[in-house]
Amino acid sequence: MNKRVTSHDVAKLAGVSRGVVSAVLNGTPGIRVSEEKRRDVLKAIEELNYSVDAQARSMRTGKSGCIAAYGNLDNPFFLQVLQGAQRVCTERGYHLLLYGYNGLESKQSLIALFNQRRIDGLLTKDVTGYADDKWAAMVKEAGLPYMSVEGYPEREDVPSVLLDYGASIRLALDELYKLTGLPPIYVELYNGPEYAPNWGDRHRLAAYKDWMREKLLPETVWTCKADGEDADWWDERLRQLPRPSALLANWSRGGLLLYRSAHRLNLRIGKELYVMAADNTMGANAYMVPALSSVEVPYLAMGEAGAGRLLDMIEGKHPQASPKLWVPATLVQRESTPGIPMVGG
Amino acid sequence: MNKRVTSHDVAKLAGVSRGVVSAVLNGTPGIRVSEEKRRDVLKAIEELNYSVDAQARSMRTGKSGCIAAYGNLDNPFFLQVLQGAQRVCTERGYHLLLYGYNGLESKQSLIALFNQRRIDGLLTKDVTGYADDKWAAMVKEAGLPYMSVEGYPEREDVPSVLLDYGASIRLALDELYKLTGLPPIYVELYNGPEYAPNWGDRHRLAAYKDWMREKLLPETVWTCKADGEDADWWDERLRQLPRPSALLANWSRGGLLLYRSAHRLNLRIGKELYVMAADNTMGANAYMVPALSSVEVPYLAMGEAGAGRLLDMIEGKHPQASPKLWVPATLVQRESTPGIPMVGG
DNA sequence: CTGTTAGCGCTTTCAC
DNA sequence: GTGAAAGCGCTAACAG
Repeated sequence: MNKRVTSHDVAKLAGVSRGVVSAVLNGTPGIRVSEEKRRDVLKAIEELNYSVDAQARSMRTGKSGCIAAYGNLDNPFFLQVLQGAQRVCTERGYHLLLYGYNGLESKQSLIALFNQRRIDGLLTKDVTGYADDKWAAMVKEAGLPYMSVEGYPEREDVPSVLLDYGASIRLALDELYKLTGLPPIYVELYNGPEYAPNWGDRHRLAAYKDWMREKLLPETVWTCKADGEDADWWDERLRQLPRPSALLANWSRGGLLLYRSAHRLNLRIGKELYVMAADNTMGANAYMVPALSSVEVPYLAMGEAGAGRLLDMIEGKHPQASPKLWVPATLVQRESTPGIPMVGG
Repeated sequence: MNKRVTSHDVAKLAGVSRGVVSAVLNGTPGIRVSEEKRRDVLKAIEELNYSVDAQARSMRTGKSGCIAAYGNLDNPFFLQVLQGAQRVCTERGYHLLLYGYNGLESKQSLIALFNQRRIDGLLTKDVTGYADDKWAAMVKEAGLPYMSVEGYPEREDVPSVLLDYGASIRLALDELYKLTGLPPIYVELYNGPEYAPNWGDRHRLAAYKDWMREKLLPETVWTCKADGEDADWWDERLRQLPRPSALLANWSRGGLLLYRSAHRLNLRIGKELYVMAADNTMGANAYMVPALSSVEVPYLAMGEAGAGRLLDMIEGKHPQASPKLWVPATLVQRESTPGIPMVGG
């Protein structure tokens, strides 16, 4: 049985007391240790191949050095949020615990994690516009440092990082109009049996209407269920469209349905029909033929920003003026809209 | 300042000693506690809203209750592995720490994590056929329980869960041939400037050749660089093809290049050209128009299996006969191959 | 400025 | 069967 190497062993070998070892390791402020001893300590650590016991340290300090990320593991974009969060954690010496929808009351158990001192804070990736007042209250009561990505747009007291949907639609329309000179048709998909747009989609639609009014262009909105493709409905609409026409879909899935209809009608996207999507939820825009232009949510940046702010909260750093952080979408021009030759790659 | 509720407080309130509290919480074997006291303890825990301190427990037991998952956070399929691993961890009371390629020697630091007692084991998602003897040696020396997903196919001493590539190709060919009656052409993409197929692709190609020989069909293999699309090359080949023809691409990207060429030539996939892919690396097969049939790697199942085995190792459970676990691919029939009406959804 | 020491909260062994 | 007590390895407060 090999006993673990402890700071005690290091101290003995280096001929100092354990406090000094700790001080060297943590750079404890307000405790000076001579250059010579510091070297001795470092040498002893090297020699014994010593590692601090993270559990023991955490127990002593009451900080786990971990945050939890929670989100829908079926959603590929969650991975980008994770990537951003992970990067920030590594930079700042934290560790990222991963949790996902697993059934039941798993969100509850995240608060338990905090009570168990397993995490110092929590980052959740929520669906756009998500808000759960009961949950927010529980978090607050537990005193759990918390940050949401894409949730709680309307609760000024809950910290979150959000996409500016209005701005993203304006960005898309500006570009589409500049490229085609055509009045864009807005294709609005929705989930579920009833038309019940979420927060993001309400803002998108409003932005479309405002923009069109501003430009004195005629609004055209097609509203359609996302699931259960009604091929005839789409084909009929596309058939009646002047050629060329420009369309902006609130979701990339709308782009897909347009592609399918165009495929049936033998209409050529990017030539007779210009299409742009206001998101890239499927993650497939680049792989569609022709590739689908879109404004995309910068999930990675949101993950970074979210984790960064969360760690600031945990460390009690300079509290932000507002707990809300708004980030802009990114326009990605592909083949489904008339191309302007790129300059310089 | 609110002091933390400890097992001491619980013991006091329940009128028992701390050992009993611990025994109730952990169901310690070989320590019986009367039903009455057990209830008292549970009541006290409830009343005081007590949670065990995970750090303190870990420190005492020397087990962190965490495993680390490491992989390429740019790869959407890693998320499926994570999902599988996460599910198993939750089931078995473990926690999953996430790490990713972050630059530098980050893999080294995973071993440090173990030395710091932050993790009890490690699961890595490697690229197909990956093997790094130096790393394997370091892991072994550290005594770190380790499991790779898709790595070390040829090292019998390194535990990993692997896809049977040969079987996946045979599955695809069987289906394609059954549907079309045509001798499938094999389209083999490769990365990098030189043709240097990896372990998986060598097995795939060999399986194709064997299968064709077995069926006494003429082999046709198109070999092509994955990056830098040579449109003329593709168009020329497709032009000369009899209609209809059947093609199997080793990567879904090959499917994409076929689609693009077909698009240029106005050839209809699923009618004049039947295409199947032997993977779904881009994650876009279902979104292509028409949707691309493929055999897919069951990453979620691999994550589950990998994590499960890893936890078994950690807990010293029934050591497996072989550290290798082979899983079969899944055939997903879509529109790019002639459809057989599905029965019962 | 350096070294000693008292716990952090838990589990488990050991007497009773 | 129950209760006391000995640490796990670390850090921070406090003497020297």
